[in-house]
Amino acid sequence: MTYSIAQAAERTGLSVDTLRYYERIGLLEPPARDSGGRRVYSDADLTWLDFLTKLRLTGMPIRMMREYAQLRYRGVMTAGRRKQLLVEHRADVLERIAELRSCLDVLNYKIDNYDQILRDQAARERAAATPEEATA
Amino acid sequence: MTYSIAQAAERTGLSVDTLRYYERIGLLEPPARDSGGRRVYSDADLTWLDFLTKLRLTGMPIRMMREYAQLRYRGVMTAGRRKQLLVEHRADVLERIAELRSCLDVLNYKIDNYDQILRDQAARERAAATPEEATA
DNA sequence: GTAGAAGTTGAAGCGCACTCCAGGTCAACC
DNA sequence: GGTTGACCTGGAGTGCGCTTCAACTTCTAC
Repeated sequence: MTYSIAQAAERTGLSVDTLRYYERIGLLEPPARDSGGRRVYSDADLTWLDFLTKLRLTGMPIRMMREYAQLRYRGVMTAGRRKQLLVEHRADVLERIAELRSCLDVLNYKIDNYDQILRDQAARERAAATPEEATA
Repeated sequence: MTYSIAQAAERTGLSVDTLRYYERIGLLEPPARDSGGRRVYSDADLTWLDFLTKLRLTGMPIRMMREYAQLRYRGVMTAGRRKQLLVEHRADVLERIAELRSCLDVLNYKIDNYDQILRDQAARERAAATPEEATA
């Protein structure tokens, strides 16, 4: 299967502008062109773009993605370095998850606090509405 | 306890410039000033800054942090809305963690792949070093 | 054969969250 | 009382990751 840039954008969830941008900065090897000079993306291109998207989602900086891409072009002998990049990045992702979890604890604590405050407020309002009960 | 801007920066892990920036954009109520016009941060200021830092770490956009800050200035009657903001943001954080986990799976899969490739490479190198074994 | 949609290029622009700079004030120490 | 260093202000600059623009070409359908 082959895809126009619009189809590739649709399938990867990236914009056509981003596809051209990724090509320009060297994340993507220039795809084939049709007789009219238009880009023609292959399934392999899309697979690679999907993987890039995963890396982006995890916050890998573009310069690191570029290094990875360049190594890939240079073939199987760069597998060691590529693995190393991914292992390093995985450590970053794990750290990030741990960080988010710890912030989540704070968030939960705060939300519980607000629950308490709001319950107290509601109780005071009920008391104000039925003042005869207030001293009971 | 009170703190100079440098001490506040040190304790919160933010830069001096960022502290002034946060104040300028309304994340932080202008702290007290000493006789020479210098900022004097209180413990309450630092506590608030710590919380802001948590929110930033979880990727809350500054415009949302600002909304939260403005509500806080307006007092206890805004507790409901503030809780709502935190609850919404908590959902975002949970989603983000799930996303990272799913990317982590891809990362692990890729790394396993590289392990396999590298093992095969090593095996071929051993075979090349002792060719008489290659046919055994 | 002409309109309109989709594609091309190089370059400029944007939103975010800071970060840095120039030029000045103030307080503390020698 | 002179120097040093921390702090002040308003405003400009930065890096990242796109996004938009202008001007042009090409294909498709009527």
